[in-house]
Amino acid sequence: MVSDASPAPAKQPVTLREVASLAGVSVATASKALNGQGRMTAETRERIRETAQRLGFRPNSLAQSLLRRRSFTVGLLTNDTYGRFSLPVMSGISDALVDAGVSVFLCNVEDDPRLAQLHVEAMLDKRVDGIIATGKRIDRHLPVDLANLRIPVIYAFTQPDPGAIAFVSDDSGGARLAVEHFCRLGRKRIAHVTGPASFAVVHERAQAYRDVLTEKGLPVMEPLLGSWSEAWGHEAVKKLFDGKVEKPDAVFCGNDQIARGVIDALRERGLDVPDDVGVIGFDNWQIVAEATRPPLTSVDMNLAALGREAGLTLLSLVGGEPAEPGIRKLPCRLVVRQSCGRPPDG
Amino acid sequence: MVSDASPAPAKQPVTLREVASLAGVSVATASKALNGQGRMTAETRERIRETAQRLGFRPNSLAQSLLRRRSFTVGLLTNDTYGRFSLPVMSGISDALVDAGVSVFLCNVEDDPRLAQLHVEAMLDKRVDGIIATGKRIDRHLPVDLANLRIPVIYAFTQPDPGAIAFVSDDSGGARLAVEHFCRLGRKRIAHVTGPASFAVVHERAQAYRDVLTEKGLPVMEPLLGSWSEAWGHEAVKKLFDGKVEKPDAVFCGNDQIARGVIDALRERGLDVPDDVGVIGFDNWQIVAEATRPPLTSVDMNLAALGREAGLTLLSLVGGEPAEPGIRKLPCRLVVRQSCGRPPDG
DNA sequence: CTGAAAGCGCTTACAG
DNA sequence: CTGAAAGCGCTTACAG
Repeated sequence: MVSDASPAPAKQPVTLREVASLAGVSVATASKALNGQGRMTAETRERIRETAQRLGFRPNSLAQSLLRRRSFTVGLLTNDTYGRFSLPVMSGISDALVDAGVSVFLCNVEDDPRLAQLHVEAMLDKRVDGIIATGKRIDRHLPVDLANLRIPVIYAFTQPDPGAIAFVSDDSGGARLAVEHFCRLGRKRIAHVTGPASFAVVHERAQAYRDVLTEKGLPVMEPLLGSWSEAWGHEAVKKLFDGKVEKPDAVFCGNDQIARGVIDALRERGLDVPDDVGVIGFDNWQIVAEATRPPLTSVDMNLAALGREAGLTLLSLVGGEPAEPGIRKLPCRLVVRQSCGRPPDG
Repeated sequence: MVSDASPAPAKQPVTLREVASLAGVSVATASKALNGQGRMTAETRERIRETAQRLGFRPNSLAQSLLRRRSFTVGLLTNDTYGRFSLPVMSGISDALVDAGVSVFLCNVEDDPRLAQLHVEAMLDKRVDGIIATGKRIDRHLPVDLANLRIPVIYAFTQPDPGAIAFVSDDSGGARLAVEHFCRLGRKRIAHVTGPASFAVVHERAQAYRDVLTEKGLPVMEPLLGSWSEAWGHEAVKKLFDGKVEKPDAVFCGNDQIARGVIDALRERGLDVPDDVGVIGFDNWQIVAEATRPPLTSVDMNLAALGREAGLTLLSLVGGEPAEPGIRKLPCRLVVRQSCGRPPDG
């Protein structure tokens, strides 16, 4: 068989003009028929609809956006594409937006101001309806200025510009959740092992830890600051237990990796978790929390819900509704597994 | 000070018409001046450029795209937003595209055919120049049909349609890398502990494992299939070592979590890694590999590079260049840490 | 009830 | 060397 010499024609999408022409009406009428606007006989409208359907007509969004001054598109700026924090946030944002028929441009800006600026300009050129900025920690700014942009901007899990709207986790509340849970379980000597002093949340959570213990009249042990790693968890156990008379019966950890290190180290020195020592982590990083022996109780920052809120708020802003500026702290929740122990009477 | 009663006017972006009018030329001339087209006095061109610059003029991409029939936008379809496999792939894709001034729509389709169809239609309506499909495993299709789309489609780390272009990891080659490395180190009894039979890569890697051992004249132990978890790693160590006379001196694991479980279990029964038993993982999940004691040698699938290739290929397709259909297997690499041991003479 | 006209913001032949 | 015109694909007053 001889192959066709002419190249396959680049199938152009069918236009409203073709629909109108085949239905024997003007493009104006066709447009109105398909959009449910204007008045015409039900019969005409139906005929146009059928024609459009038959041709597989889909309106060109570019043309519509040009006219409507609304692109049903938003930009999502992040410096944490690889990270496990921005992921659930982004996922929540997407969910909220997809339901409204809004598409999202993903822009990974790393920590490069030039790249960030480029992305913002590209998004503006493409007439996004709004921008959401998200990051890997709530005490750092993205490397770009998003103030005075002429389109709405929402910050989610990243440090906002002054006067902007931001959604962040309530770390203080999250820490309270953990420490109060230990108190309820009857633990008396609760230690805190956490990350480096350069993180604002380290201080926020440590303060909440102190506050709860003070309120309950329990001894406050100085929080141990280190890195966010398993290795630091191991090391911290040495500091807490080696040659001490008063040993902790509970450890509240700043993240799940530290908690995992603590639990492994406790097991290696023959201490039972949770019977001898209860452990609670932070982040509820499922794959780690569930692989820990025993499975790890952990504070969950509800990041997907946070992203969802951010998305919905952006949509309402784009829709012209007003919103109070300010930072909104969304509550954490405690996911109880087996590492913290059961109530004394449970 | 009395606040201004009139609301801040929604700052409309400045248009070419305003630039032209201020520069005292027609929009046609202004357009040509800014695009380096047409011929005019250097002076006129410069004056127009300055005016545009001064007003902060940026052309409306929607209008340009409508005319050019090219939106400099592509769609990225994934069913693995949360996952650690598609992340590096997506990151590599983004990098390749951003350099070319192309923006990407992120579409998370989970495993929902309706949602996927919706996303594809939205992308088509928005006139994306092409689509990249990516997933969490290379033996599963996304829940949507991307054949005959009138725009180019590339598959990256997911099962492609027949006749399409796809980039996947060379799992067989990756497994060879690991097993051959053990052989070079003088290991004689190499076991293989991997995931469930429902994954194609499990069989592909197991076959490579058998092939290498057969080539080297070493004993082949039947691969142990289980789940992709640490717990399975623990269990597998029992099966390999409990009451056996001929114990392995090396274990090649199907992923890093299994490897971590294996290493922890070996330590707990007093066996030294790597002196008594060498261990190699798969995936090179950095945060796990580095926290393992000792740090884990692992096969890296080079997913970011894979994504980059996919992005570049899509761009060339969009640019009208031809490309051979087919599945392209990209090589893995072995990242050597401490769990596999040193050469006997090393 | 339906269509011609104007227009969204830009670009590209085509005149002059 | 510069501008008027036509057009990308659509929508929305405005006529008739």
